Amino acid sequence: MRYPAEETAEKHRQILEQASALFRERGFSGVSVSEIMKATGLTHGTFYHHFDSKDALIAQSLGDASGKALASMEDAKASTELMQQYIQEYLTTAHRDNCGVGCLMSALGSEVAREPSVRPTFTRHVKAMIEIMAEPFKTAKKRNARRRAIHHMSTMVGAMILARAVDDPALSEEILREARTVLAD
Amino acid sequence: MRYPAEETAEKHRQILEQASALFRERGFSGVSVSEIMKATGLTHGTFYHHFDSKDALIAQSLGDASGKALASMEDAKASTELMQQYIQEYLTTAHRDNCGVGCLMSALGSEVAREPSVRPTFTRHVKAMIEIMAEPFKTAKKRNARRRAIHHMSTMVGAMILARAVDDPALSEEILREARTVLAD
DNA sequence: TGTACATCAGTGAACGCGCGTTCACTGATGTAC
DNA sequence: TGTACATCAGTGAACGCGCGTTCACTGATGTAC
Repeated sequence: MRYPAEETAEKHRQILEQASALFRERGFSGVSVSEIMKATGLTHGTFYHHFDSKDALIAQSLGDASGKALASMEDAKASTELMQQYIQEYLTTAHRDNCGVGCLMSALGSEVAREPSVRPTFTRHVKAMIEIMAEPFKTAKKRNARRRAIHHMSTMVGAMILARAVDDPALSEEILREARTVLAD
Repeated sequence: MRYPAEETAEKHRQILEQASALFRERGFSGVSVSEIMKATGLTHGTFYHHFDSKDALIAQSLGDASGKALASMEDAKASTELMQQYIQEYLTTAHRDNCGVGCLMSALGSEVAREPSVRPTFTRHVKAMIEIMAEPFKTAKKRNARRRAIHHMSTMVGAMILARAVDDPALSEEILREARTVLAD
């Protein structure tokens, strides 16, 4: 049966939200359309009334999550202290253990290279993140702001991926701790 | 029909080799048993005469590739110059575009976190790589050799994953170039 | 404001497809005597 | 050294399963008059 337009839009938003969390947790190919719809509280059949295909959902959910992530960094952009706080919180076990609500680049980076349809959106996200992370260096008039931003981002993403992949809690925490120390200016 | 033991062992080696390249190129779940066997020049049916399951192949091929990678770094372990050369060559478009024969951590890192069966083997690889990369710092009597090794590795892995994910050649090359500059001591 | 009809989100069965895995069969290799 | 038999790598058809996607159907919502 038909539903109020407002409810439909809300369901649409919920699908995007569940999808972006599940994709970050288990990867694009590790989550089925049925699972996403179940998490939203619907059956799989209605999925195609909201999105053209799973690929279209992947692209849209990545765009959605990127927008939210960038918006949440507006404050850090203008403050060396807040940026440093963001970096230190990024490299924690809390972030490591909750990739569903965490950084897109560390959660999906290596899968994106193999999914042509999301590469443009992901590229825009990386570009925006570099610009945001470079901003505090620019306002502090440090040289090579972009280089510093790229260095910080690479180290954060690499350390998080290794910390998540590794089986040994002591090693995992060591990786995060040493990365925090290195990036603490 | 039955085949000479030597031929069988050779086929076994070839399966491992093809698998470790294909897994690095397209991920564990992105490659089917049939594809691996076809790449080896055999049909899929005979796969189970060589390995118990796809999971067993994944574990063994990762162990095999890890052993080869570590062995190839014996020289760099003892020389600051060779280690620096390894790092500079790691961060090139040649490595970026040939992940099948490249670094295991940047190719499979994020998928390993979701594949419990390979985490122990991967963890051993990461530990060994940290020790190898720390060695030149130790012999040069620099402080915090392990920290420096973890920092270098994280930056290399993160930069490579971002450089591969990104759609824009100029940005991809910028990421590699800046990471090279930062890690050139 | 009321009536008549088109719209469309939701449901769950069904589709085709590729996957990992199993199977019966073949015939040269390896082994026991 | 020769014979008889067990072993087992290879083949390709077949299995069950879960996936993305389609479908006919339902009935309240939205719209035209």
